[in-house]
Amino acid sequence: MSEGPDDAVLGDSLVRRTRRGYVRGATIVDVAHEAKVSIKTVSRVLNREPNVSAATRDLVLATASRLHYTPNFSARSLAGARSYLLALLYDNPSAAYVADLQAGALTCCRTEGYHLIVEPFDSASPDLVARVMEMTAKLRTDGLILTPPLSDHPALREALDSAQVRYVLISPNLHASAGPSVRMDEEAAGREMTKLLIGLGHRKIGFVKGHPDHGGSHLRFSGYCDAMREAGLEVSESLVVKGLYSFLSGVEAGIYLLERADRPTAVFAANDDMALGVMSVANRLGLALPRDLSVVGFDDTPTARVVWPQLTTVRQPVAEMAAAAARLLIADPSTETAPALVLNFEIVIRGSTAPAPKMNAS
Amino acid sequence: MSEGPDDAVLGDSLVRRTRRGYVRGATIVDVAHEAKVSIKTVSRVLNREPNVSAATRDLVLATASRLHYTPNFSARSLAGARSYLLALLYDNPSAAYVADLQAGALTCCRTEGYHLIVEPFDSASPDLVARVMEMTAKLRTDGLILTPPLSDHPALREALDSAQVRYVLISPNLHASAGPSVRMDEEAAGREMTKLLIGLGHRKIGFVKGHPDHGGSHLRFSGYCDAMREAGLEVSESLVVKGLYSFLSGVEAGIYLLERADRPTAVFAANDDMALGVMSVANRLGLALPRDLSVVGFDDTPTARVVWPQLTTVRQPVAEMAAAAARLLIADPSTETAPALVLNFEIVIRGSTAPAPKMNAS
DNA sequence: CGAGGTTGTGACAACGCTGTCAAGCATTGC
DNA sequence: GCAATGCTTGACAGCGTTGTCACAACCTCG
Repeated sequence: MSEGPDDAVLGDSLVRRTRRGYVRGATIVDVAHEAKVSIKTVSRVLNREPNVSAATRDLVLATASRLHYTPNFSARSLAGARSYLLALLYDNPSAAYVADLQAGALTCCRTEGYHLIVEPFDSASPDLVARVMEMTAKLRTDGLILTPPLSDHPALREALDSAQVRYVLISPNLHASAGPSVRMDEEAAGREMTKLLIGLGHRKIGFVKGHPDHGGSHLRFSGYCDAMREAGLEVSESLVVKGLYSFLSGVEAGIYLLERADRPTAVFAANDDMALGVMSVANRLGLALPRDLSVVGFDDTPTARVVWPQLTTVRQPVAEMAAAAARLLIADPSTETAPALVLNFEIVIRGSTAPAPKMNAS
Repeated sequence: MSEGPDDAVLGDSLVRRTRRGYVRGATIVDVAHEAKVSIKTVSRVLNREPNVSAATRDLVLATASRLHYTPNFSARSLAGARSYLLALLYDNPSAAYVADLQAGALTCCRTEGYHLIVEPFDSASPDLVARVMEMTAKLRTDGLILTPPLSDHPALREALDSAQVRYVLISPNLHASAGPSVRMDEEAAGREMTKLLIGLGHRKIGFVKGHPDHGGSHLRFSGYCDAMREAGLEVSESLVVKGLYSFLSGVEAGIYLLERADRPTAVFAANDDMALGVMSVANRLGLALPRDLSVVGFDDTPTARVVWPQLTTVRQPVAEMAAAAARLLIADPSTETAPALVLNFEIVIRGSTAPAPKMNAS
């Protein structure tokens, strides 16, 4: 009845008999057979290779869509050079940050027919490099997206380079190191935010530093220092306090900065979580925000919109950064350039900032 | 010099010549050759198949680890029945929720040698089913983890069933529908939380309902009603207000509930975001929390710890649920049972709850 | 009008692994 | 002692695709 010994069309969909039982879904062989061309020609059409006549292409395309053909991913990556797989490596500094990166990378993967594997790694683990290399050997991913703090791991980069594994670094700290990366100008953002506060009349502006090992910490602080100096304001010891990017460290910083008479009229925290810590201390001390104290953060985490008053902060184009990284990895590797993209930040002004209170000379 | 025509050992690592140039990494052929056994035996050892002598197993294992052999993922899934790939499908109701699920699924994948693909889908899209089916055909995943609201999509489940694609539902709404699922007893949680408030002396307890289409909404409310009824308290119209699980809808609900003289002394919001909305209204109205008003939420989002006072809420074992789902998918499919697991919730008492204020009879 | 491209197409051999089947060998039962 | 059984192993044929190469048909140009 049917042509091949093992083929039969049931209703709308092709069902083939294999040694492992019935399997739904057409293969490239079915399409080639139906369209009366070779498998290779079907492959050419699907991969947009040149040198296929328009008529053949249309025929193949029509046949493929009629059979609901979907190329098998494993076969493709086994036979070919590409795996259509990108991996996002992270070490969970912040779930929201990773989620944003992931979403951004996915938008790009979607349009390009790629898929995204997510892989958490412990950046402190001694066998980090071995584990990552094992993963790439196993999965043959077309590229890795390294997020902070993984983007600042020299040994890892070295291993990747020597194994010729493609990767893009998100917001690496080390300027000197070349290599493909996507970042934001954190220093400029720190400067602009500080200028905003100065513009509101603030003179005593506290700063809560971020985790010394994490991305952007130094740059954000350095931007703050620049702006202060430029405005002729002193960056005194009593205004700058260390933090660890955590809410709790923000609370401690807040206590240090605010529990005294000559407290600053504004506090710039190097991330939102710490800014919220400062705000909670202010609340406890009975300070009215933003009248008695302005607080600003950095990152625009979801939480920034969910407190009262809502937090003025810097929005990093996180998703865009990941999308750009994915695009770089998917793009033709023949372009030998290893670009270092710099995307624009955005200052989001909300309710936590107000003009400085009038000199209540203490 | 070397044995095979195309093999050579360079330093510590095997380098093979293929038609596409030099490729790092040993294959199963190399291991078999080195150990002087057949490929199939190596395969057997690596897949823990029975009927391999201890001596042979040890030899193969030693050889494999000496050569740093890592089985190729694509070849495995192409040749065999398993793909070592799980997919997490979501429609982003909340980034933190998805991140938790992802982390939980990953802990399980790690130990089992599986990898996780993340795939966002628009649950409202008319071709959702087609897209998901295409994805499974392409990737041949060993199983899907469906998260709300995707876990309540009858057409999708039907298509998956008929294509014999394995899946586990996370927190499905519909009780009636059988099928493998992992959930939490949301009704009991709603009841317990309400009882907690009643135990603190509250009598007028407001409730902010969740999005009518999303998971748990009805169950949480129903638990609240149960507890109220049980305590002989009336669930009056003026105490219950609709919400959409968003911060903004919480603000609106807060305005409705609190801007009047006979306001409740406690508010139970069906999720944390709305609880925070209510809190922000309370702040604006000059109510002191928790003295004048107790507020409780549901979900224990990161934000719950980051506001002042910190929010009393219900912790869902989100990560554990995803880990359990992954375990079900990875487990031997021969077990025909389609279990519906129910995990325990936890009530997290923080600063936003206090005994009811003394009758300020208005 | 013939040499030398260019374009369109197909045959065939990988890719690295697992499933099937059969064979070799040791062990057991009668 | 010999068939029946179980354990261990290997040969071989795929899995569904892409890369290489070959070849025919069609141009282009002197």
